[in-house]
Amino acid sequence: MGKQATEMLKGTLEGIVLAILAGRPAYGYEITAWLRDQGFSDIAEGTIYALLVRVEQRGLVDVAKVPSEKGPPRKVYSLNAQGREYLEEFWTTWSFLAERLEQLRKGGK
Amino acid sequence: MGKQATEMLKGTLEGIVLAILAGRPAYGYEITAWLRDQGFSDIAEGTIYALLVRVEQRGLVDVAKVPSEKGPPRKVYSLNAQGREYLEEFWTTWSFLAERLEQLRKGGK
DNA sequence: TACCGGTACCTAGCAACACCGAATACTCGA
DNA sequence: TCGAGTATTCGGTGTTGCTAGGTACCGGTA
Repeated sequence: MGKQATEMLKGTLEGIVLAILAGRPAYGYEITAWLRDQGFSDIAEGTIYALLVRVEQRGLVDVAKVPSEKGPPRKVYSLNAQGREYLEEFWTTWSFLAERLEQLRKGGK
Repeated sequence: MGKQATEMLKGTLEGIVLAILAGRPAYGYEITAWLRDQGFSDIAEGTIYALLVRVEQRGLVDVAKVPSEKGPPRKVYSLNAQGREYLEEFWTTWSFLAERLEQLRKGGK
């Protein structure tokens, strides 16, 4: 991916992570790995951890410390009610944006 | 719109403006008005002007100063070859992102 | 004339976010 | 013992959009 992606991810990455957590609880390392797997090849690890701290401080997720067999304990995040609400808003905003862009794309060709 | 939108616009707004310019040349004030019309209710004027300066400095657009009947002269921007190329990349990046998000949205429900 | 609103552009300072690079710490196999 | 994989944290940087002003030109109105 490129430099465009970096800027485009701003604000979107948060929604992506929350959407993942909406499906199932997960921890940072796992999320990073999954994202890389999905083609987000150069998402920095530090970015995900910082993001998780942020959403935790905003009270969108609950955290549980779970011991790991192969390394330091994991911090498993799960989306709570407030987070679900926030995610709904995210989808609304995203839809709005996606619609305008799709329109522009058609019109511009 | 909300604070989510502000962050989500980062990186995307540039593509939006370039996509507009791909359709027809335009000047800042006009673009701002059009965006407001399209529902981007709280995009600040200064934001657009700053963005236009940036894309000009990167050589993605050409500029022509055109006198106006009702105010200071307009700076009319038009997308050049390099800008068109850049816009193509933007659409590629956007498509990638939009696909992942659409998938997440389905899966998460 | 004086003033206001619409047109049109510009700028300095701020906050948020993703990235980079490095550090810490735990476990296991060579 | 040492490296590799697992797992998290942190300080500093660059880019971006927003805030909140300012400049300037024009027409109409009081």
